[in-house]
Amino acid sequence: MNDMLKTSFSKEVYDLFNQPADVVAPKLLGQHLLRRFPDGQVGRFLISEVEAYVGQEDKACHAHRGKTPRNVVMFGPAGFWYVYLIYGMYWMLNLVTSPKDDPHAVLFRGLKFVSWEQTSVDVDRVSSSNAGSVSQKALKNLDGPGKLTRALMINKDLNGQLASPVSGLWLEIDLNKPAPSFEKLPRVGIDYADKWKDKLLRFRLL
DNA sequence: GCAATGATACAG
DNA sequence: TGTATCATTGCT
Repeated sequence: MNDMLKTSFSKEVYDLFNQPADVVAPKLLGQHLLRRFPDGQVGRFLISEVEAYVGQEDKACHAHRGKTPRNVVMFGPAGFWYVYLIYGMYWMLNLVTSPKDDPHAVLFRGLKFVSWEQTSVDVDRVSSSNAGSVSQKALKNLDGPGKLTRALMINKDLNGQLASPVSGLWLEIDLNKPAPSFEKLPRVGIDYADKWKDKLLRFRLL
């Protein structure tokens, strides 16, 4: 673990991220994703659905055909965001997992809004202005990988950034939280992936 | 069922 | 340099 990563994650969380994506993905369910919006407000979101992309042998994984300018961050160390544009319109958010040169990632497919973080600086403004410039309505519709990135204002600027508060998008992992019940399903939109399309690498809270 | 919309990967 | 494809969404 290099110095930057050391200061960004606890050993326990970094050890989690260093595992294969199919191990990490279900453990992210029920945990929290936090987003600092341009107006400074911080939203808290519960992770409700994810998919695992498990390295170069996985035909559905972007890293399947080797390193390219788009997927290079997946070949780096765990704990970074992999963000890319799909269908010319939608940004997909992934967390890179597993060690360097083993390109795994977890795709975020669904979130639920939990709350606004109340800081001493903005508590007056939040209580008086209905949570600033971020649309409350937009934050109710987070069921879909393209919808959640739109609502959280996630785009290519986050690609390759560290999943820590310095990037404005980070995870809050409580390893003592009891494991929630979830179902395993096939991944979506990868019909081209032969036998890999049927593998149960999508995980959704029940 | 299918159009939108543009970056990407790969063929030639 | 051309073009088929795409880890999606929303409208008909």
